[in-house]
Amino acid sequence: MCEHGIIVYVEMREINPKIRIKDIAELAGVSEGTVDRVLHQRGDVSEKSKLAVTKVLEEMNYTPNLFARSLASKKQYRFVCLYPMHQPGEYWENVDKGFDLAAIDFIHHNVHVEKRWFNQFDSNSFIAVSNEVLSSEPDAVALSPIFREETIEFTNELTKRDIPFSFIDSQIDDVDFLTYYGQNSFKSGYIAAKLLLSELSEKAQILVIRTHRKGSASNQTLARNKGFMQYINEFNLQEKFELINVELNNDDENANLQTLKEKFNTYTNIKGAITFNSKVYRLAMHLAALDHADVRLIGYDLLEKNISYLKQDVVSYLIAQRPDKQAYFTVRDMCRELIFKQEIRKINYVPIDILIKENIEDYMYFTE
Amino acid sequence: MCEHGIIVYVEMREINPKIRIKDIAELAGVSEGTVDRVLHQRGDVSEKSKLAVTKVLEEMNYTPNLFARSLASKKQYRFVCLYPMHQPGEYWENVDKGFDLAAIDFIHHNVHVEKRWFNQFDSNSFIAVSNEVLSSEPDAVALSPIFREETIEFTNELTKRDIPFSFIDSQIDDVDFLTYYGQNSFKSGYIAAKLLLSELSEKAQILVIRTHRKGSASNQTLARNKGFMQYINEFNLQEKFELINVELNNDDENANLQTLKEKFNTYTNIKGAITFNSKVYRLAMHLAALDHADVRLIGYDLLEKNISYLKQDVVSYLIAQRPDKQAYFTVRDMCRELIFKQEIRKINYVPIDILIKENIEDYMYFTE
DNA sequence: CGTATCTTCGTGGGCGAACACGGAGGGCAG
DNA sequence: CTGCCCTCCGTGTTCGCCCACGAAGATACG
Repeated sequence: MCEHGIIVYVEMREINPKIRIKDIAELAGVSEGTVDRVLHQRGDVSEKSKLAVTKVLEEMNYTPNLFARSLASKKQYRFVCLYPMHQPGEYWENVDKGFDLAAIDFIHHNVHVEKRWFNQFDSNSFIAVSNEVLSSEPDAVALSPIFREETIEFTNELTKRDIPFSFIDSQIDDVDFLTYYGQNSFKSGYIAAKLLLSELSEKAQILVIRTHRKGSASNQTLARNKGFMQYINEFNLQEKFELINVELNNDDENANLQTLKEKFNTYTNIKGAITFNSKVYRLAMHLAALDHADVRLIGYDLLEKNISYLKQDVVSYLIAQRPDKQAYFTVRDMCRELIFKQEIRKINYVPIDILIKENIEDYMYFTE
Repeated sequence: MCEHGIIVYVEMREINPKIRIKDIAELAGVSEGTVDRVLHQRGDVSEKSKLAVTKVLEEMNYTPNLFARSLASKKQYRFVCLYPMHQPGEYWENVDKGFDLAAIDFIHHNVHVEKRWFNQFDSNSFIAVSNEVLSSEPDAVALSPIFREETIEFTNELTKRDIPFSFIDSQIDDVDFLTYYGQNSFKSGYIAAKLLLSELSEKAQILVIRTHRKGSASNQTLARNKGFMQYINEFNLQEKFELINVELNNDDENANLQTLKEKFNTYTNIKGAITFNSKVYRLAMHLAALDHADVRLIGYDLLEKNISYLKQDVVSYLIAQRPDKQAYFTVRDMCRELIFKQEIRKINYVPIDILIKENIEDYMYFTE
């Protein structure tokens, strides 16, 4: 009977990894409880039993049934997600969606995803919310490090309390985070330059839009800018393309329109324009109003308005970075680390997706 | 006690959808068994009870714990996947990976994924394998319809036996399939034309490579070709670009090299080249050998060799279609349909991904 | 040699759902 | 009134795993 059991399981090994704790116990000549103690390193096991179990575990290539595990376990997990509050249609809304989806997907593993927002233009708001998060004692934290110093202070506190945390969208190198999901901004700036400039065969002027965040400019846009410049330097295009810096602001669109109008009066050979933040739609809007739709436009992120201008051929390229996946995978990896005890990768650069009028539709469709 | 229960669950509704059958039963004033009968439409329930249960189900927004369900269910599922046998490094290897991953992910839902291969150059091989599949009585079949007529015969037989089937990679419209995952080939041909031609500012000759499959040319490549031509016609580029058709074959690389050499002797202004199948590496190889690396090259699919030439800047663009996801999602949707009883979408066009030297790395990295 | 203490380990109940089994109650014929 | 069938529905077992409880064996000490 016992021999028969062994034969069956050895046969099944390649085909079917459905080995149960019960089987392991039987093969090792111990009880299920002992196997469980070994599996969870809960002690109270003799060296001899432990060895026997470990050996069989190895041989049988045991993988636990994670569903049964979560079903039986009464441990609850709270993952807090900390990122900027936002309006509908903004970049962070896609992050929202990713967290929401993860919340549904992992709820039966006893995971509760809690979203917390702060004002990205006010570091005090971040400090306040992060303190609340701290005192609520979460099991893990996902956050977007908008404010460098304040984030470091927060994550140091988390480290002190043994609460793992993950970065999303951009990272801070000096602290010990669990995962990072985000785009390689430098590269994406380089690619933007390539896409925008390689099709301009003659000398031209290029508008480079900058928007000031109150306080500091974001890491993201700075790095993109650097990547952009790298391309120009690498191919010695300083002569061919004259870069015109334009400062826009977040509130006053009339002023922005005026600013752009002046630029077009001053410079008469403007053939391209780029924004390094997600608001290329604003530029598109003004250029359409000023009757300069022939200017090649490139920008970032799949906001609804951006997509609309892409479809209308006002924007030539959008560079996307799957923010929903970033959020989703961040939560998934927390599960893998804390619940499933699986290997995870620390640094995760998401693809730099190149979207044009012709492929945007299937792209959006596929990701629902 | 009962009231207390109600209050708790109503409170939890927004936050926590962890409503159990037991709760539903209690609220509806019936037993768990009755709820179960209603849920599975297994009959033997009075109109009154059924109504009560349905009402509570609705109100509580009940979603079953799919893990607990699979754990308890002893029903086993066999999904057979039918597609071309292949060498390492070929397109179909990525499909393999997707099926393998799905096999692991869904094994604890009692799903067994079985891969079957046929010779894509021999329709008899397909007929033989498909007959074997039929007699093995699978619960669902995923297949790539390489041979149109033979596939229709097969799927008709499947329909007769109430076995659902899904298409992958390309589809056949006239039969009633469960899902289709694949690229919109016409569009991807159109995009290829745009990418290849829009950067060529002067008159040029373009090599259009064709490879004959024994028997018929594939749907895929034909549609891509059509899309390509559509772009040229739409922008009246017939004058600007002279298309040179080149016929290559699958076996004799020396002959192919010779053929290309002759073309370059005959035509002296060749500036671009495209293949509509996945073997652009072959073209890249020959062009490198003939010292024509300046020719802009575009091709399809992320074979290792293709990627290598992309990284070396011999190939300018690769257009990709996530074959692994196609396979994975096909199996996932079978689970959703047959096991989870969830809504699925029939036609699923996968994104037309545009890869260049600069974004290929993060793309590959992200999908492991 | 009996008893107390510690280490090691087996057993049983429960997680949420599926499903088989059989019991309760009503209707109807004998 | 008894016996039988039919409709409706509650109960109990099972899936693989977790974990609390407490039993058995080993060791120490009076």
